[in-house]
Amino acid sequence: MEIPPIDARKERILRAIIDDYVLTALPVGSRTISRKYETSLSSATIRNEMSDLEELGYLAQPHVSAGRVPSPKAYRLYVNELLAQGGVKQDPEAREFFSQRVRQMEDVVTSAAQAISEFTRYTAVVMMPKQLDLRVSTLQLIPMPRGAALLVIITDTGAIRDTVIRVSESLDGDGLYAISRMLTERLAGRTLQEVQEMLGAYSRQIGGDGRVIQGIADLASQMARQSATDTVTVGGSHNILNYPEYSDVEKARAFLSVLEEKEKLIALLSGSEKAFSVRIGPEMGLPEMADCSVVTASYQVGQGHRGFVGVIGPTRMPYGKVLSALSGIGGALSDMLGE
Amino acid sequence: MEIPPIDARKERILRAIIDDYVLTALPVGSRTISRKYETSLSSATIRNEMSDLEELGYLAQPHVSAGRVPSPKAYRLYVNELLAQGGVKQDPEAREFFSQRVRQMEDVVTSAAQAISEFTRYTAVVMMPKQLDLRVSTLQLIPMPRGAALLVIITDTGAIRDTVIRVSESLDGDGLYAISRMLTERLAGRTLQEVQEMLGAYSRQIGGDGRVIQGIADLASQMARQSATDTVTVGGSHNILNYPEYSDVEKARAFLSVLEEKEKLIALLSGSEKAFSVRIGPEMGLPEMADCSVVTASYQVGQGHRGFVGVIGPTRMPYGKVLSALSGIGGALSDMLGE
DNA sequence: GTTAGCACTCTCATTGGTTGAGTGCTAACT
DNA sequence: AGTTAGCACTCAACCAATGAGAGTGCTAAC
Repeated sequence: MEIPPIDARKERILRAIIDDYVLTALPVGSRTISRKYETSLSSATIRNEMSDLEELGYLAQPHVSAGRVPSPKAYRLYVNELLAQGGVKQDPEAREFFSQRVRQMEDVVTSAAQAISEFTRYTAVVMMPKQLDLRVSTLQLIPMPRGAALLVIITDTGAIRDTVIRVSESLDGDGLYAISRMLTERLAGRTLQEVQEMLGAYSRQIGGDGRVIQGIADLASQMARQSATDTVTVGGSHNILNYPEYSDVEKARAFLSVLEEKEKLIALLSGSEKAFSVRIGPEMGLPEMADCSVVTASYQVGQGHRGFVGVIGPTRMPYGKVLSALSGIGGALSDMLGE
Repeated sequence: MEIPPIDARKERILRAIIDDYVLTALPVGSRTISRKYETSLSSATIRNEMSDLEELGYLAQPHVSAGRVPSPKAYRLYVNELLAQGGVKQDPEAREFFSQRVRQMEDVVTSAAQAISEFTRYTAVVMMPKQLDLRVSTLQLIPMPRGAALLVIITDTGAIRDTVIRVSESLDGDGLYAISRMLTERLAGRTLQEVQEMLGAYSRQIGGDGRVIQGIADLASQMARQSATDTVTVGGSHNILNYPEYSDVEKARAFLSVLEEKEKLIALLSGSEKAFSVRIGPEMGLPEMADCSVVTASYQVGQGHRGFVGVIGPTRMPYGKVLSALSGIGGALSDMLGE
């Protein structure tokens, strides 16, 4: 009647159970293991081992005459091994898949979220860390009908923002172009903060039209604000419907509404210091996420700043595959955005 | 035993049934009408009228002891009256709601889709018509690390595209800036097609680095291709889960997968010549959309070109409200994008 | 033309019985 | 001691039967 220790065979059986459960989402019975995985052992033996594994907290039974289901503790063991032995290797297929569909630098993040979700068939989350001290690269005014103009600011990191402002009706395309040139010449290389500060001084020289200055100041401050906070993008949120654990619409809705709360998402993603992180159900603390897992990989953007790509899905997840897919796409992102 | 004609009272009752059904999604019984809507009539009388309405094809019974459910024909009648009497008025609240959340001209369409879906709580679809003969307004090269540069093209309509290209390592920021200025000077005002044609001639003058020219040509051709096709954006697709008719996950998934087929969506949206259009379930021909309705309003972009904003939801829909919301947002869009 | 009354129908929820999967335990086997 | 066959036991899932409730259609009276 001693507490039975966990040995190699138990571990093999546990892994088999996890593998099967990940595949089918159905409780796994002793017969199944005996037939598909450990063919040299009888179901009775497996039953004994399973009983031990349950006592150790690695397995659970939905009810007495059902098979076993891996517990969070089991996944944790499995994942730890995965992370320990040899680490995570990049999935070149995932990387390629992603690289091929980035058409636009301006929305790499969106593309990444979409690529991850398409590739893994899970819900993807991509976090872009805040960037202070963005520097202006170009400033452009484009004529629009009826005394309006499109103001575009591009930073040295390739971030692009635009807005419509009102300008004097007497300004034609050439006039706007001249102003654009002058502004770009003077403001290029400055940080957004500096731009805001400097604008006051210029307002007289440009020709009395304070609205242009005001518009630039507004857009610059909007950009500064936006870039000073971590942002997060979700892709393929409805992939969750592919999984039987969310065949209940209420559950699916609850899941989706968590995705709307960006702050929570950022907290979930950015918790870890490591390159890879797997948080399994209850480990997250949030009761509404108790039967989800979050897998993340970090990527490098600029010196020291790290962003995260991740996947949210049911606890039952092929962690190995997901990790290497994320690693591949994270690697590609680092190359595109990193210093 | 004559075919009973449809009179004013029948119509009132029909409307009451529709109203109640839109609210509750439950078959409406004669008692309900007698108590909540036509308090001066007994349920028996209502029953007689309902029987007539059923014979006329305006009502249907899920089964013999259930209440009645409006048929597509009933909605059609209702909607036709709605459209005839006084037309659709813009909902200023919807308009305001939308206007306040357009921050970026570059993605008005996305903002519109999001605003519509948030405001109406249905799935929103926004179609942007193709635009031929886009003219280049600015062309900009921004230095990036390791012999790369970000190429940005902005058109006179405010469309912005960017891509990363490789450039000679010897080109620094100033060099790129000079090239940008030269290119903009020569190419501004040209159509994308012209730009592609002209590029060959310049390649020698710029300094032998064919990759820049090639990059611009590629991006221009990509833009031309993109802008020459109608594009469609979906917003709030998971709003569909709010409605009991999609409490079955399979149905919800089928619905969502229709939204992925952009060509079908475009066909659905752009069918009508009128300012407003309501297509009810079977009227669309697509069997997978048999119990959906599509409501659209058109908006003006440039001279003659029309785009569409729309909502897709269950046939049971408050058409009046949806129409005026779309009208409001469509109006705002026309003002922003129209000539 | 309207209404009360009543028989009728059909869904939905509940109950009880049956089936099948899967376990735990014991006793025999290696 | 570890492994296995065998068997009793448990419980979810399925099915049929039953009863309640909602709503109708029809008839006869107002």
